[in-house]
Amino acid sequence: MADIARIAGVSRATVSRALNGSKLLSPETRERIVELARSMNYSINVAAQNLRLKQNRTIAVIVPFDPSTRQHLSDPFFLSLIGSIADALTARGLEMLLSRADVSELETATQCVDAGRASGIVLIGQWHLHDHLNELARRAVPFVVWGARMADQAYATVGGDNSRGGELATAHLLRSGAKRVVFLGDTGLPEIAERFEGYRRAHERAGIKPVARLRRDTPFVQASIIADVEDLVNSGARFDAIFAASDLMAMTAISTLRRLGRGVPDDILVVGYDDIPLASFFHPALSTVRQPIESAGEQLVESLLEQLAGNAPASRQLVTELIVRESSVVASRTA
Amino acid sequence: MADIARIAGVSRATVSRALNGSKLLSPETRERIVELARSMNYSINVAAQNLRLKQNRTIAVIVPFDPSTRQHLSDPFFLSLIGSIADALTARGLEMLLSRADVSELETATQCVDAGRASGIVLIGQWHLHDHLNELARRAVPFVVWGARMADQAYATVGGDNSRGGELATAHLLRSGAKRVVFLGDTGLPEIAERFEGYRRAHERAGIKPVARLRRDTPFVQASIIADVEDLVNSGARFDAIFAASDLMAMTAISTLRRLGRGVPDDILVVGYDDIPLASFFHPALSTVRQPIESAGEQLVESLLEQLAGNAPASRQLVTELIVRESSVVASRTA
DNA sequence: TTGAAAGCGCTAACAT
DNA sequence: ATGTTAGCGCTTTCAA
Repeated sequence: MADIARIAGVSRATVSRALNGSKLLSPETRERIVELARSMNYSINVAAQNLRLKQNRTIAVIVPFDPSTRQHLSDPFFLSLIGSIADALTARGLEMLLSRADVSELETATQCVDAGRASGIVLIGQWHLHDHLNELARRAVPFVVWGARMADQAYATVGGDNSRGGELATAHLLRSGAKRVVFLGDTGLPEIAERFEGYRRAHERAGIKPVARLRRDTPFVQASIIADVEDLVNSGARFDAIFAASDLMAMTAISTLRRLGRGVPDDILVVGYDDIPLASFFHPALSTVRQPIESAGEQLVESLLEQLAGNAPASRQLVTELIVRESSVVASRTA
Repeated sequence: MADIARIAGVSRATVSRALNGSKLLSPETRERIVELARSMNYSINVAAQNLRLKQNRTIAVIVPFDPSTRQHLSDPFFLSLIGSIADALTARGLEMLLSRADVSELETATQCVDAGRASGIVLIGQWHLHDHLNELARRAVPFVVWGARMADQAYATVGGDNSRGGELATAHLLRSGAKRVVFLGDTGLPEIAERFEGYRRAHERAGIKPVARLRRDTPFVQASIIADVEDLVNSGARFDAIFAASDLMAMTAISTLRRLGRGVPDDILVVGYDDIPLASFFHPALSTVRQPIESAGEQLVESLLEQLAGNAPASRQLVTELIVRESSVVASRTA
């Protein structure tokens, strides 16, 4: 900038004003300086500008990972969610700082904000962090989390109505004639726990007692899903349907069942969760509980911006609907 | 930091030294200051630090989008690639700035670097930008692109051997008895063009003349894929195999074929490209050309870091292998 | 071992 | 309409 000022024969202040479109300059000077800057391929140093302005147009998006599984970022739903947030942020001219963090050292995450790297945080998934998160909220760090709404939460969440989703899926299965529905998913996670609560409620309303051993606390790891389904089949457990906590789980389960000689939906009905883009192209087309991925990004960002504008953290719940396709329909259309 | 200095009864310089682990302090003073800083929940302001140090630990990852289709970030392969890059960056203690940019205004992308936001760029996909990219390279902006190696490129690319991949897939199809292989993919993109070149070469080597009208310049848009496959079937075009430029395309095609009464692999053989995680769980399990997604992120980052260290841009090619599963094998194991 | 002072690139009072 | 000056939060000579 100093260079530009020198070459243009003006002060740095004038250059700054020109570049920021101030009204206090003669249009021709401004024009001339802007032109010069462009020709020199100059752009304002954002770090310095932010330092001076104490502002910041970047949002940190943090994907926690469990140090024990240490699995890579791979679930298509979370990946799509990131894409959706990126779109929402880009649309608003905000930048996105993406990082992964060990859940056990969530404190590090906060640093983004404390260190002035970002002005707010979007946390993908609340995992087992509920208490930590409440504490974080007390420290007035602006953040939203994708997850389940909890009774005593001091922070904002955006997510579907998991308990309703679980109930819709299970009720549909029960209505289709299933009597023994497997639940696949780690109920240690709040979202999944709520889906299980829906599962339980659907049984209650249908007057059917759920079979305890058909509840599997399967983590989001391919190998575990396969192992659990194999165990279910090989142990001779009787079941006629599966409600899986994610589409990826459902697809893995279907594929495993098929390998073991069980057909879906002919022998076993299956419903997944999320409605990832591939769900409708799967065979059989996957019945699932839809989480509106595009609006998810929008809502997360909106909720965060509200907080940044000084409002109290407000949670948002997204519409949750059952999408019935082939995997849960008995007289399957496809041969 | 001034606060800490005051409370600790030392100068800001001392605090700075303590926090950076300088050897010039007595261990106990350092200890005391570090402790105090922690208790105050203080972290160094990175913007200021970077400004002063003229350094920068962040890398911009840019996903170009075509303003005409304006489609959201959704292809599982690209999404996984982003995940992979995020992992590689995190492992090296680097930060990732993710953004989308209109291909027509790639200049804006450069700003990340010019403005000191990031010290290098990873570009996901080279699209139609080859010439722009060469020019960019001449301006000595450190960047790598995920894509095809071109004859006259002045910049670094990381990618598979697309031409070999195309040949492997096509040769496999031809060897399996296919005579009329559809090519699905937009050859306007360098990567796809190379895959098509492999398709051509495989035919040549097999002494089979490819059927011109079976080449479809299908863009990466769900609706177009479906439309093209429908057209293929309805127009009465004869074909017995499809080589699709991505797994998503292949899956969409298979699903569409099935809807129209054509079975895969019984009536039509299909091979995809990428080997996304879901490919093996698809039904029929998808034969495909594997792009090693985990090492992709690693290599992109390594290549960029090399440039940042002052070396000339060097491209890297990843191993490309054919994975034969069920969708291209005639006597399918599954009923 | 510590402090004083200068300066990274920018903006905004304040002065002219 | 433009320039002068101070200062954002940090690091680092240089001096003590």
